[in-house]
Amino acid sequence: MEKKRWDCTALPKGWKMEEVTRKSGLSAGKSDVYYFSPSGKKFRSKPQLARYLGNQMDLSSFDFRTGKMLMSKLNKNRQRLRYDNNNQNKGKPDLNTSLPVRQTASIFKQPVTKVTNHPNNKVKTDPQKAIDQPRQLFWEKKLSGLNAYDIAEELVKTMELPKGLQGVGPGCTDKTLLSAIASALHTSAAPITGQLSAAVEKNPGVWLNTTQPLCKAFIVTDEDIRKQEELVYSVRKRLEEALMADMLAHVEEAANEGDALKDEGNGSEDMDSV
DNA sequence: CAGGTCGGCAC
DNA sequence: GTGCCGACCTG
Repeated sequence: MEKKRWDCTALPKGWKMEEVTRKSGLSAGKSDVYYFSPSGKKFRSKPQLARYLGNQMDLSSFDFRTGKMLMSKLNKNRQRLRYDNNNQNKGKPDLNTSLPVRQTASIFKQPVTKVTNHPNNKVKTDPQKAIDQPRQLFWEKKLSGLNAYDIAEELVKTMELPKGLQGVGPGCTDKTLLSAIASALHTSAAPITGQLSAAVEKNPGVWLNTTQPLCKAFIVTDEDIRKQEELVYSVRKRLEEALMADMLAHVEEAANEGDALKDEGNGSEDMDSV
């Protein structure tokens, strides 16, 4: 019988997978899953796979058996957020939008309020802290491998960036570039110009402007704007339809218990930028 | 000897 | 139960 091998979309292009069912012995009926690298090397376990491409890819949410990235695994591995532990958000999707990077650095001095009986004690604020959040150089690289998934845990197709946008720095892929720009738009009110200094390309470690994403300076053309408007329009249309369908569904089950949030709207807020 | 297959330990 | 890998089997 001919063996079926199919593409594993969760892995880089060219990776294939295969499921073999055991035909005899005590474990007959059990199945083994194998992966094949683009070069044809066979992998028979997740650790083995991780050893091979662990450095270039995060497999913590990768389900070896199905070959897909599983949402349910994401939360288990990542440190649980406080509100999540409190059981207050039970059953609801994780809507936390904070970046998956360290938000504090305890070696830096932080404002402290001393509580005493004296009413004239003031809360000391440190305006410097808000603007000067310490960050690692190239911290955006931590965003690589993060993806959006729809309700069926299928990978949502990533957004396309205009051709004129180019990354800066070691190993900056299109995906990290997208994440970096999206983060920059969310975390700062300042205009995004990209890295204006040409020296950045020669030695990014020295010349990187840390207030800007890992992105070369760019020009936004009328064509870009028009395309983006079209995109926003079509996404809003889809959102409208989804919300309408959702509403109708709710009318039918009106008598039923509380409903989980649908995720249709997620990500759409990024559309009106760039 | 290489690669496919199943047993069985460890978690 | 089941993921993982040793080791057996077969060509």
